[in-house]
Amino acid sequence: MTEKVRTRFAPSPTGFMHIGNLRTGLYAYLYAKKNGGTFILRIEDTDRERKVDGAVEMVYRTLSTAGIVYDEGPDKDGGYGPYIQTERMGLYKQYAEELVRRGGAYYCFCDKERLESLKDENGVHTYDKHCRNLSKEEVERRLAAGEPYVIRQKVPEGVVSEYEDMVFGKISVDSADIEDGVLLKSDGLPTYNFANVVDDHLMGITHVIRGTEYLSSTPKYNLIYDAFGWERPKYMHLPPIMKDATRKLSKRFGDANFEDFISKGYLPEAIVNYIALLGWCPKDNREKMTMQEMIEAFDTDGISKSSSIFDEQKMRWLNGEYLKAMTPEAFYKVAEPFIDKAIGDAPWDKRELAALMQTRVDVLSDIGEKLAFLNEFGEYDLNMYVHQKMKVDFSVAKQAVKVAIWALETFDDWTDEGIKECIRQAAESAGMKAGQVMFSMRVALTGAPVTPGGAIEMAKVLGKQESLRRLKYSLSLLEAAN
RNA sequence: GCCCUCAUGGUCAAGCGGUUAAGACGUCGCCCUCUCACGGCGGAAUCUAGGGUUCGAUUCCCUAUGGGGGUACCA
Repeated sequence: MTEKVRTRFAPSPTGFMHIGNLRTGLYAYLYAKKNGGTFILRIEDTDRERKVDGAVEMVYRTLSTAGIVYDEGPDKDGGYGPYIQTERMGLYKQYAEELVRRGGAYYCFCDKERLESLKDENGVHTYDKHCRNLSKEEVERRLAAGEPYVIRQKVPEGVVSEYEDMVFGKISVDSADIEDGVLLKSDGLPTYNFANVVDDHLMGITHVIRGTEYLSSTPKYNLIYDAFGWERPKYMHLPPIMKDATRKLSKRFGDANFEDFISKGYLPEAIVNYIALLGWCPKDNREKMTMQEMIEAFDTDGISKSSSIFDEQKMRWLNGEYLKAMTPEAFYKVAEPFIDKAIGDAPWDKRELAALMQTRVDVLSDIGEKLAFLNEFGEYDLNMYVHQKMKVDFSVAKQAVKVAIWALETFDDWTDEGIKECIRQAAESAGMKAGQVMFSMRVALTGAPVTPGGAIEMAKVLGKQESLRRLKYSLSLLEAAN
């Protein structure tokens, strides 16, 4: 009965896509899918000044790795194309002219200077409707004379334009507060205000989902739909994502862009999951959700009206949850490039390292520093051997390292259990606590106060030979200290 | 200036006239423990202000304050 939902995402290809833009696309996608509708990608590339090479490809890549798949777009014709705005340039003029005929717009011949003179003391200028009531004859005469012109919206007077926003509720604006804005520029091209309305109508968009920057200009757009006799779409405006309390995420500052997070080692699913939660809360308050689960749970009710601040810390946490939930094989696969980067050509067992890393990193790029002990072993501060609770001091440490060396040289079961057992036995026969030996051994093996694992695990990754080498070196340091 | 809009802990947020005001991140403490991490347990921390309406306001209305957006031949 109800018409099929069609939503669109209309990014302008001006560089990387930041989290805020992506979230708008995500919501449009979720809403369409939730309602069994169609999600459309339209590229709004009319701003030649800001256009960036390769940015269109970036949009494709971002959406694809984010798992947001469009049903119609530049490379997926659904019969409503073209889907790239610059390719639609020819069709706006006729619509503008039709609007003039329908009484919803008019020709304006005012030049820049005149417009400039209309500015008030705040530098804000409102058009004085100078050409609004030009006679038909005069318009035709000046058109025929080739005078430059624009086509302006003829905003009805004395009306209140209102609509029901899906998240903000009733929005109403007095027509006195709406300017007779330019629809078609003197170069014959449309302004965004006009192109957007024509495109959405021609593409059969039923639900316009976009940022709040359009919340208060939507009544103006609705007046255009009305003048054409077109059906108005439903609107869902989304509050912005902020960098802090007063600043929006900004593209030029390189804030929070998707691509960066991916290369830092965030999982696309985690990023998407996190941003879905920025401004939306499912009924059951779940946090970790797959795309499918989000589609099912998505509802307009849960969308918040206030802006939210992007919190990378929480995204890190969520990413960590995803990482921990992976199978060891899956984790190894995503971690491998980062491990490679950390260890270079060194012969360490990457699977063992991955196993150590899985519960210890929230973001893959943390792997580098966690693995630093492998390549950076040299002189270190001996004070790290002193441990109150373990009752370890220099002499105990020295003794412990000797025991460890003896144990590793004597026993030969090179498995976690085997190493542990031999240390335990060696400690016992030396009259020491196993913990004291292991603590000291761990330090002696790594020269680091904090390591991604205990003595056993460290010995295991380093291998018997390297372990002994390091233990002996550490012993020499300890002996030299006294 | 004018117009639209928002306001719960540090952050994300639940709440939709009566609640000890959920939960999560972060933070702090404890437990586990050879450091770290994981895991477990616990703590601290929030309704912007002032007026109404009401028996009763975080919740409804108004105003103020603060934030965001718009006010372009940008999008």
